[in-house]
Amino acid sequence: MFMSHHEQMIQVLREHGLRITEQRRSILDVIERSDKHPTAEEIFDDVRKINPGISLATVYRTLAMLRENGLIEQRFFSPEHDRSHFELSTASDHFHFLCLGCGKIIEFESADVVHILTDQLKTNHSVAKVIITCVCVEGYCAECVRRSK
Amino acid sequence: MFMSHHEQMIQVLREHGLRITEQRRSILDVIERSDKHPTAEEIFDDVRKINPGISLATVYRTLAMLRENGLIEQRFFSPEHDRSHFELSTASDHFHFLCLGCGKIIEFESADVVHILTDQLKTNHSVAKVIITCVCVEGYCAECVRRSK
DNA sequence: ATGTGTGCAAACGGTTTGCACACGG
DNA sequence: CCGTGTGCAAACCGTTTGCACACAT
Repeated sequence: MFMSHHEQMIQVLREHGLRITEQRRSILDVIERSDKHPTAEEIFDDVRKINPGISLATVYRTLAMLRENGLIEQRFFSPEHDRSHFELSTASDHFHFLCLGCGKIIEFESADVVHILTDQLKTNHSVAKVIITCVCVEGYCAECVRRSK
Repeated sequence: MFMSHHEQMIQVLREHGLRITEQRRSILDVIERSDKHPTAEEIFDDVRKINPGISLATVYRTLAMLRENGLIEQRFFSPEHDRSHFELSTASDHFHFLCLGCGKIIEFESADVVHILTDQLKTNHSVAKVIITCVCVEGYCAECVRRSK
């Protein structure tokens, strides 16, 4: 029988003995539906449209819980890394490019980069285990450069 | 005539019309001498040993100023990116590996990674200008893995 | 019925800022 | 002497937490 991705995630929580609340469902829902990589505050604002009584504390607590259960990941995009963005966990590693002109985020895969970094660290720098946590690339997309002329 | 790196940096500030104060000299000095990548708080503590009257606000203001003048760079290492680390600007791009076991930071260069990321974005994702701001790699160094057995 | 999850408000921690004084040029 | 830089304390802002109540199980 078919189970939507949303229900699959809910199932993970259930299996970990966690309770399925209206708040948790709606937070997950907002992250799933988002086409950006929203911050906690943005998630809060969106969830409030559906569930006006929710508190920001619950959003933060739920985000931490979802992260501990591997359902979402935390990212840093802004030049100053001053706030966290969230997105659903995906099977494949991918990186993010932030356009400083329009704020657009372009996701891209690069298995090569992972291999090169890992190999280099293991062979030249006596590193045993490698976890790549963050590759932040910024710049300007073609559109923004064209527009600025 | 020879000019030390410290004096070269001071010279840059002078050329930008900035004043050379005892505080600025000692903050630069601490960053130059540091073998780590200190946080603002760590720089503050070190500078206070020489210049006990200095305030944390001055450290932050000076760090911002040094950054604007290209003399130092801001980095993020901790898994949560919750505080900034600082280091002198260097000619060559380099990345950082953080050992989650002992906290050691290993610096390494990787021109390949820069090229691959840049090429991929330009050819496949219509990106015009690429600035790589952060490659954070974490894991465990050989020593820590050996020790834990 | 039990205890996990929530809302509220206060706390936290790194960083920034307004203001009056200090000092480099 | 003029105006930039500093110290102090308070503000800021994203995030966390203590507490009493609510609700999923």
